Amino acid sequence: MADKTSSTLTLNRLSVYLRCLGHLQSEGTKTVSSLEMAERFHLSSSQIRKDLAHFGEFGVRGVGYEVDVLANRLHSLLGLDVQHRLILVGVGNLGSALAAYFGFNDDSFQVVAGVDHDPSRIGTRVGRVVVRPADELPAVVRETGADIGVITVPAVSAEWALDALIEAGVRSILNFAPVLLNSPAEVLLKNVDMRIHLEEVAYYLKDSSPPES
Amino acid sequence: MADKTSSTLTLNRLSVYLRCLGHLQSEGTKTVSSLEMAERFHLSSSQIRKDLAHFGEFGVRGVGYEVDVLANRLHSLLGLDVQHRLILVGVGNLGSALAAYFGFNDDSFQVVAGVDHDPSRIGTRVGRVVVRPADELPAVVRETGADIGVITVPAVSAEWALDALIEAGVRSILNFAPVLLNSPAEVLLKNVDMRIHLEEVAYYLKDSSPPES
DNA sequence: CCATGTGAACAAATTCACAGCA
DNA sequence: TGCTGTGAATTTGTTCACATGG
Repeated sequence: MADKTSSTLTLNRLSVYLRCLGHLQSEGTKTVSSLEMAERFHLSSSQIRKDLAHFGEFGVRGVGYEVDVLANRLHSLLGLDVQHRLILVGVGNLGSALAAYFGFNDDSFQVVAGVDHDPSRIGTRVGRVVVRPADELPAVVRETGADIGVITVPAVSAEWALDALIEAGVRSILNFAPVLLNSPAEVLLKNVDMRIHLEEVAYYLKDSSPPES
Repeated sequence: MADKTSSTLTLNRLSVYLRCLGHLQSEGTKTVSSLEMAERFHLSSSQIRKDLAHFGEFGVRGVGYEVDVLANRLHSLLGLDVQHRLILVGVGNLGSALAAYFGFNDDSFQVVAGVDHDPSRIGTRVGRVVVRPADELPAVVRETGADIGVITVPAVSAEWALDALIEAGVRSILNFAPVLLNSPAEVLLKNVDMRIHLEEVAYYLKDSSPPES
């Protein structure tokens, strides 16, 4: 395995590359050069080469990269060979949307549980799992072996959700609730605030100064 | 106005600061130093100062920043004084969730329209607007004066949604569908792929190497 | 040949450290 | 005194340009 460390920026670009390769695969393209890929998807060819070379020599000089091989390599580099088990805390619109969103063709992420405070949602289905009461969260985590928690409750319940997940032993958490949460160092918490993207767009609308992508 | 240009990174942090200030306001805090803010919300004090100083001198030496004044200033800096009018293309779970998500207390962003291809959704409500058929998009944009388009359709319809919005004259677009879209230079398009955050977490789970936040 | 992989040049972002002012 | 605002130092990220090798 011997992985080099790498910045979040590079990592996120690997995800992008993986998606681009998916497109190419579905088109039947067998081989691609960094330049072709850059033009096709509006990326930087030298950056593609740097990013990839950082993890090993995947390409063939004078030819380019073999699409299938590279896709497989990135897949495992990103840790997608291991199946991850998600528990959704909050199964309202956002939770349901993300369940669908995350259930993409390859099976790296599986929603194995959903809990909610709202009694009217208990017993309904999200994806292929039955929603259970929020106060059973610890038991649900134990039973399902969930290893990633996804917080999709309203802002007011987010802190509760975080505490409950940590208490239940979940060490990787994605927070989609519109509050900035904080976790102890041993828990990996990523806050995703989608309002920030809107505000970014609003800023550039002020005096239509065009940024790079 | 005389705004300095600034990177997306800085801009996004301003959004974060604004949110932190909101917390402080609701706690009744009147004044805050960069150091207090950094400790309270796990940020970098020198970065706070740099970011803020970049847009003018908001602080008082020896004292810190006046919470209300700074919040107002950031609000207008981000272009949130102007009301923005959103049209949601796709009002499934994700669209409905974002409608709620974006309808935060301050009224900078208002959902003024929603359209969908699915006949069963026509006539239902999202937020306070009635959903209309997707093929009426151009008319809806004209009638409502929507200036920001939010794409929340399934991946297969995303390209259609983008084309329709551009054709209708919308020049700022946020794409939440899980496909990488591309726009002509005169249209501001931001792709938001939430799967990337999951993949980021998955990577760090591989050999539990803890990143900074 | 031609496209990768890479060191060196460049650019951007962050942190440091302190002068300057309430 | 204490905290801001800021140049200078440092770190991080990107682009360039070419030697290398299939």
